[in-house]
Amino acid sequence: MDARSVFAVRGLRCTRQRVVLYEALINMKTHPTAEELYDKVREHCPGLSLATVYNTLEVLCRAGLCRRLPTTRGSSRYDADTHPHLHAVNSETGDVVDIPDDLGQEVIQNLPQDVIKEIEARLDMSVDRISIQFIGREQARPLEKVTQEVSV
Amino acid sequence: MDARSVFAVRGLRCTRQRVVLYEALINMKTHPTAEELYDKVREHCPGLSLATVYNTLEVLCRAGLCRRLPTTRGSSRYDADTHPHLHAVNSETGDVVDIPDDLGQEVIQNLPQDVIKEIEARLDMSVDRISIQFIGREQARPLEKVTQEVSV
DNA sequence: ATTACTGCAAAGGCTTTGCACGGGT
DNA sequence: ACCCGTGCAAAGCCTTTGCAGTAAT
Repeated sequence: MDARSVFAVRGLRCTRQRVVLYEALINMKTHPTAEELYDKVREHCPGLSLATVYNTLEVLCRAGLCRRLPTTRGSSRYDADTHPHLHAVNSETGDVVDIPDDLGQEVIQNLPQDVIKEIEARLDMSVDRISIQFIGREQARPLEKVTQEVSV
Repeated sequence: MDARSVFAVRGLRCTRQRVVLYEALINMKTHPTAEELYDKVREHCPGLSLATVYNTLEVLCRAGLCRRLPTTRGSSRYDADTHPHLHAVNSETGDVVDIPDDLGQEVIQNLPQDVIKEIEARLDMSVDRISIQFIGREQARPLEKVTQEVSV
């Protein structure tokens, strides 16, 4: 399904800028900031404005075609892959990449559904989404020595 | 252990502002933004500056006494509870509260360690921390109808 | 006495907005 | 032809920083 059709389904106008931005975002393995995406796309779309990048990302998010990722500092990052998957965050650089899907699914399937229901009941909330990030650094330490802390 | 001792252990100077801010942060069940904390504490500490709130939060984070929570928009939020626990995020308001500890521990203990090791191996990273948020809204829908999506 | 912290105000990132023009339907 | 999207520049949040005075060790 090409960008034009995707936009049509959501009732979005199909402009050159939107197509280029959306396709670039889908094809990037990292989840770029608005500025990184801007730099990536500039060559294919001279005259493009950073404001348009922000506006477009906002439109895509509201249409459900992309997601703004939570970060602790600096610019927001964006991900046009809306299927359930997990992220690895490099705590030194802030870079975000996907967890390979087979592994991510295993983690997801091990979540205890009964506990989640109990969380909904006790907090009187409905859980729409569970967000999971693996936070760490490049270069593995010897695996035996890894101590993990689960939090936030 | 009082704030003075906690600071002493980390080699932090014990100032009136730091004590008041740290104690207020520990005692808040929500995880406030710098400005929310500022408002909360102003009465107990007239003349306090918002810049000091930011500076203090930064110092506490670097000393491992508090954590800046990732948000998708607006101000950062801070949590002085550093023991491993999970958060519920209200997607409408941005408010963040803790998941009851017994439930959080169950979720944490169900994480498949072998899969995590495999993630480290394949991404050539060391996982320091796994961050999990339950994202949803107030007011439970009937539990039978809940469909969940795991992601980000 | 020394050094670090605070408050203020100004500067700095990141993002949004107002408006006139041009492109999409 | 109509209306929305774009580009530009300005404004706006949120956060950090420079500096002079003050407090903590």
